[in-house]
Amino acid sequence: MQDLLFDFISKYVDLTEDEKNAIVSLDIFRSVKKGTILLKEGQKSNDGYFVLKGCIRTYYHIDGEEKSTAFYTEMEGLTPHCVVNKAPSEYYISCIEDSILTVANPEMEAEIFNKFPKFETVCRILSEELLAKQQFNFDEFKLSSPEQRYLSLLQKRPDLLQRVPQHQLASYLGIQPQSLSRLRARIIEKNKR
Amino acid sequence: MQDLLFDFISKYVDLTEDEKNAIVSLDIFRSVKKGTILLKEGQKSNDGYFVLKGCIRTYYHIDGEEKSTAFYTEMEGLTPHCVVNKAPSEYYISCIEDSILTVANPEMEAEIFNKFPKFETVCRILSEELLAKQQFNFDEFKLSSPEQRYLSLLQKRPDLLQRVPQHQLASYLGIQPQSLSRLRARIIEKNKR
DNA sequence: CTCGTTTCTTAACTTAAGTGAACGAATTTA
DNA sequence: TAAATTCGTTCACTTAAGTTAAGAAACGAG
Repeated sequence: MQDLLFDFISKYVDLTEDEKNAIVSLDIFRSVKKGTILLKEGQKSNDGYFVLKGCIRTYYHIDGEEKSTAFYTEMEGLTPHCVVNKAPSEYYISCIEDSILTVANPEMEAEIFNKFPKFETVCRILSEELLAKQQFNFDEFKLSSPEQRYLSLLQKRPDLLQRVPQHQLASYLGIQPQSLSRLRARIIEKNKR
Repeated sequence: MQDLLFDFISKYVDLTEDEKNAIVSLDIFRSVKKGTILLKEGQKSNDGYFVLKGCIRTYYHIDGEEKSTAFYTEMEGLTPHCVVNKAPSEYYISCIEDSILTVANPEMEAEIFNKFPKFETVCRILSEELLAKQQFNFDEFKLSSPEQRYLSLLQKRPDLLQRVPQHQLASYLGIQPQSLSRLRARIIEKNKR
């Protein structure tokens, strides 16, 4: 199970047995059941998550409705906003499927960075890469219509359409569930003609 | 001028004279005129930018139109997508005002990280912070209407409304210039009643 | 200062998303 | 397994954004 993590890291740096053991000894691996809420609105936390298996989502409670904004699947990580700004969380994080995660806080990271500086390099490169990709995704979102965003999701993350309930995907696409339903019907209609 | 950078870095770590000199000797400070294009679509580049003074923007050429998606002002930095994915750039970067920037590539960074590891720590923390904030901004964007996004921009970055032509702000808000104009008229009308 | 271009606004019309409600299907839970 | 809840679709209606076009205002180059 932890090999999933080591395989992923090995794309960036080679790990010695010592280093692997240091990570294992941090006891960061967690198995969580579908539906588990990892973080609640208003709560303070220092934990960041990395998904080894399964899927977690972030969502907001607005006017009594859940609005999902992001989904994290295999080999994707999330540092909640509240960890960075040291304020109560604006959103919830929950598990969509039974999942295996790593959970770590900045203190644990500091400890391991101290012992093995190359981990810090990996983390720096990873977050710089993610930041550039995230900016590019944001650009694409701004430049396209709901229909284009749906079609692009269909291309890029077809798995999400299977794993995630449609009404949660709607807010992820920036629209209402009814609009997503209508938009899908429109696309099917177009393809028939 | 370079004190702008050192003041900014000093929020994260203290710098010795040695370290400051090492940065200065990299010769990364650039003064650029308004209108200068720093990166073109299709071009490959390894340069990242950090704005000490002025404003730069990223934009796409779509159907012969410029679509602006991001603006970077004082103490904001940008690593273009093409630096990360080693592919030709999908977008342009240009200067909106006469600006003072730092321009650096990964090799230069590696050099300084090697000499002074604490720079790598600063960069890691900065990009992790930015990533979490960026994700939060993206969430807000998805959850709000064009009108709400405009009002929120008015609150959070009122300077942009002064510095940036309105038709460039439109695509930044994910809408057409005419819609932004209409939307503003609507808001003024509401406030009158 | 003037001419030409760019930028902003307005208007009329089209298209699509938001909203509220209803209904059947699917899923959960008691 | 039955009842209850959640989920997805559809419909009618409202509201706002996209589109096309035209004209006024601001700006910039020569």
